[in-house]
Amino acid sequence: MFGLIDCNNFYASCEAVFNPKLMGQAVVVLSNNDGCVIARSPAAKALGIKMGVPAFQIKNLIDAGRVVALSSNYTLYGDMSARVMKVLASMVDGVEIYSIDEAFFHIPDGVDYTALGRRIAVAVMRSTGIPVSIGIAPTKTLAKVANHIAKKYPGLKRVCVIDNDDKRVRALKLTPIDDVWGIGRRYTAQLRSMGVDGAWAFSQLPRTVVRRRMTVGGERTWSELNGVSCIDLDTGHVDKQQICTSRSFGEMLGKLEQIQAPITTFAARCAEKLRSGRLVAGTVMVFLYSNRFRPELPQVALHRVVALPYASNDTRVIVAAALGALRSIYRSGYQYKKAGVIVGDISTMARRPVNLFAHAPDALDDNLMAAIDAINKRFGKNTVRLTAELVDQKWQPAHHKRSPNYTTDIDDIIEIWCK
DNA sequence: TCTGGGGTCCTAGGACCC
DNA sequence: TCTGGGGTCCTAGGACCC
Repeated sequence: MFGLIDCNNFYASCEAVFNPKLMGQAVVVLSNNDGCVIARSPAAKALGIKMGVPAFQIKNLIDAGRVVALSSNYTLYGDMSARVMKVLASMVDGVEIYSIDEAFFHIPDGVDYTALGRRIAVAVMRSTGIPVSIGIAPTKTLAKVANHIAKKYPGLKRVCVIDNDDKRVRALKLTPIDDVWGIGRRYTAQLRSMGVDGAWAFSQLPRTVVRRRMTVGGERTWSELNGVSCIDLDTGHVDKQQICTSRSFGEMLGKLEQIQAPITTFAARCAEKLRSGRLVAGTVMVFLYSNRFRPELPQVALHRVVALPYASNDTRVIVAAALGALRSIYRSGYQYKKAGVIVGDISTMARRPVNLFAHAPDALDDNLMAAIDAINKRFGKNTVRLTAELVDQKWQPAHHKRSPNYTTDIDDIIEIWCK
């Protein structure tokens, strides 16, 4: 059997743990640049605030004090996630961390599934303060279904188990088609137009129809809903194929010199991410977009991939390639709002491909990068960085209401005063 | 005025190989 | 009139996930 643990309203719950005044309040957490809503407390959901709505559309509620809006604090959420996963791993085997707030795990057949689920939920709450829901079923897709139901029906006390066909059918009949894992916006629209509104109706379609319209992925989802497990637990970490760093700018930028600063920073971050995984990349891609939400302005989407002469994770090499690509695609006369750097063709440092015709990287270069990483680890990130990152900071996204890093920065630790 | 970031997988079509 | 078969690699586009 598969278990799926999912943290309830994860980012909003993290904030409430350290700021108990938020408990029971309508709280939303905003995306980078304080752009749109990416997490909502139960009270915020009750106000009808939808996932993904732009912050300016709920400005009235925020200004009236009916909703607390916070900037996202990924340092805090990442650390809280690690704590939740640690508790889980101490209680079950075969944990597959699926996202920052979700993990699949293995449950041996025959145990008391509901009791185990409850124990996990209680332990996580006690150790971290984060409320979780747990779904248990014979396939991953059904565990997802069970998890949704556990969240939706408070009577279940956060645990839903599908362990026979009767429960499976009942669960599918309670599940709208767009709540099914693997069926997104496009397929939902397609299926609805065929008169398929729920998971149950979908599971009753002929396999060949599903295969033809939704290819192998859809067919897998269909089989899993019918109780046939096709997606195994993936406990080994998958090797990354590309690494991306991108942001929307705090304001629109028109000049090449203004855009060089963020591209330098994005490229440097990609290089750091590569080094932290002991990886090297063979290609560097830069993309640059105008503001798609301002259709009255001229629109453009530019990108270019460059191949490096040899696979690298050297900040200077990645940055130089990215800036070269930027210069070659940049066009004046546009207002740009978003850009990013993606490194690809990734391999491990141990198996770094060699190029007979290019000057090979020097061990001294690796040492220099290692020294920079060590300094930044010890004295805080950005202690050492390229000056090119600093020339123009106008691109920096806004995050006006970021909470402190309660669990990772000694200066931010909570103080409690007793009278 | 104001609209996120970071990923994966699959397919079709074209270029090229023998 | 008649115009092969089998394969790889790459890219763009479309779908999905959190």
